[in-house]
Amino acid sequence: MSRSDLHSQTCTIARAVAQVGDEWTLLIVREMFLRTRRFDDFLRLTGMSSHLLSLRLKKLEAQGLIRREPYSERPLRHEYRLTEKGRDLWTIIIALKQWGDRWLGALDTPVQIVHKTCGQITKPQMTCPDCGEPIEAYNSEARLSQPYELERQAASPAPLKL
Amino acid sequence: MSRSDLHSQTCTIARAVAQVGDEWTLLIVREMFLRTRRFDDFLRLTGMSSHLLSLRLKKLEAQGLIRREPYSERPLRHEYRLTEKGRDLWTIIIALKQWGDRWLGALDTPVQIVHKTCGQITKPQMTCPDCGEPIEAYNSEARLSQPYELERQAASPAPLKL
DNA sequence: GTAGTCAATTCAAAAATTGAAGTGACGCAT
DNA sequence: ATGCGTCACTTCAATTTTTGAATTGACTAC
Repeated sequence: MSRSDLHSQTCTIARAVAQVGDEWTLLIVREMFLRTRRFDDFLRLTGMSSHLLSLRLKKLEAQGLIRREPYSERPLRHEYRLTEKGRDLWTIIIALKQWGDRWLGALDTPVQIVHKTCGQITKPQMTCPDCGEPIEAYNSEARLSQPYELERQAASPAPLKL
Repeated sequence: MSRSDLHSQTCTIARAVAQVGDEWTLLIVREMFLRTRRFDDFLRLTGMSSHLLSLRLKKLEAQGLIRREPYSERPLRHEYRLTEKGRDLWTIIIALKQWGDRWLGALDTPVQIVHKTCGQITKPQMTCPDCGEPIEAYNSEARLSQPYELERQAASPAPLKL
């Protein structure tokens, strides 16, 4: 199975991974949240090659995660902005940041998050909307839907028997 | 710049991406949270090639995200489990899941999360620990540290000037 | 008219991934 | 004790992706 087949999996995690689960795509999205919008700036600030950047921007646009908008006629030039679908990736980027800060971090984190609602510099955390308490690996458990469970059991046991 | 140079970036998001920001690594971690621990099961359930699985498991172990433990002497066999550092990736996987459910989902989500603290099937969300309110792209803002801001401004303006 | 900017595209070389086949240590049934 | 099966890999050639350098094209500024 190749990476591109992930798009057709039942699991929505796999499908999400197929859309944004690669190094440079994630870096591009990070830059979007840091207000980068132009080709050259993505190039400078991510360090990726222009060929790949071009490919990834096209892919992200095709997926509806970013939008290409002209910011100048004569010379016609475009900038890239997140769509709503793209902006919703925020949680993923922040989850990566929190993990990176905790496990790979230096003393001061290079990027801080300000909650405009309360004005505080904050470390967002996952909570359960039902009870308001934090939720993490230790106090949660995954439950598979019946169809997905069956699909997993049926997954080909290596060299398929005839 | 190659993907492996991401490890040396200042940004903790980039560093996190360098560790877990690729398709198959993310899928392996998903499986870990679904209680998969054996080589063959990862193979079956992710659809990746055994060569790459072997490579990725070694990398994850070297990074301290997983631990290899014998579950049988004679024949000596091992299983893979998340370390604390690895278990802390939970938020990232859940962020991917929520996004996938929302934007790529079918009618019923294949994986549900139960909050053991309150017993509810829940959709975890990011909140601000200071005020308890939800936090997302729309009500937050990123602030860069001085050193990181300077580093970014200095980032080579394409063909470097002499 | 020469240089510079921005947003790419082209192309060959290098690196990563796939997919099929093989290996080795063992357990089990005949 | 021979052959079959399981599990956890490894090997290797073919394919696909990515890199990195160079080039293009539409302009603007000097």
